[in-house]
Amino acid sequence: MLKLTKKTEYALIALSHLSHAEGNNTINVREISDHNNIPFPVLSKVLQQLAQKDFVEPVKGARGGYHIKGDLSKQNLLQFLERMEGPIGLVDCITVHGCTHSDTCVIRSPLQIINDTIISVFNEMSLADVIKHHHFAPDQIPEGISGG
Amino acid sequence: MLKLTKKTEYALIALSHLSHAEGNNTINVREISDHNNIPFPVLSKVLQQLAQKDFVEPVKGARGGYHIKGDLSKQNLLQFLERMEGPIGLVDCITVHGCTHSDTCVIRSPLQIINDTIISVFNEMSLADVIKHHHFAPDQIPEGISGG
DNA sequence: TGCAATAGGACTAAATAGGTCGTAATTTTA
DNA sequence: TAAAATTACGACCTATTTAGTCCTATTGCA
Repeated sequence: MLKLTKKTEYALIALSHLSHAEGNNTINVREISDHNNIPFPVLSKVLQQLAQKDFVEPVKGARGGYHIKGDLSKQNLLQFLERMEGPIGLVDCITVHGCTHSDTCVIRSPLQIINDTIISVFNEMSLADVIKHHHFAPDQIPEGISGG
Repeated sequence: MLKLTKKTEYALIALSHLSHAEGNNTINVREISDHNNIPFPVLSKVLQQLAQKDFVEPVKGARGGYHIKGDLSKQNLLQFLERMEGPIGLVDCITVHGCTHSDTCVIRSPLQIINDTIISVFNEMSLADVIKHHHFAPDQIPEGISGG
């Protein structure tokens, strides 16, 4: 249904929150969950996953928490989405291969093109672009944006 | 999770099948479901919905079925998807309005831009482009396609 | 030792997607 | 007119995914 999962949404919010910490200070899950109205245990798992995938670094024990790992402007949105949600495919046959409908399935090739286009959109955007509340200047707006 | 529903997939396959009928002849659901290995009752409902939304015209009774209504090259994919699946929004706050997280939610604006870009991709493609098994010539391939 | 924090498994609940069944209505054909 | 073929449509069931809860380690600081 062309929607990100809450997990991914929470992950972006958390990364954003962490990226605004003074000098990349450690911030704990409770603060992020309180500030953004996200259930603590859920956000907790999301951050564990972000840590497993090397987007953030955990600091255990009292006064622990998380901070951003690496340079978000060098990580692209596509890799992030694929690591959080798995491969992106509008229909199964794009990611799974093998059409269950017919040998001469007519929709696959065009959907593949649409899918590739979407992927390229994600590929051209860094994580930093997404989480840093970036406002595009008029001449920076990517082409073809309708505004709706 | 950035995937079309089966319903939409079936709808595209059905439109494709119908569009290949000689002289826009009527084709019944059974033929389409047999030919594409789609459960008959499911496809049946999909076509009823396509008829309600004016993409196809039903012909009742024996020897009845459906045929394409109007010119698919004049209908765009965006309208089709929105009519089949509802408004397209990567996260709820794009379609619903009103962020439940915080007043200063930092991810909405960039996600809005990504969303608009995706929408423009769908907007620039006609239904005919999708269902007619179109192969892009090398110089027609939309920019930025990675091929994965 | 006690508290504050992450780590992570097991479980439940809710939403969505996908599919089945039964029956009515309509139209052609014999 | 009866039978067969077909769409129309609602009620229901099931599987999967998504979202969230709970409990119990484990780690490290004070």
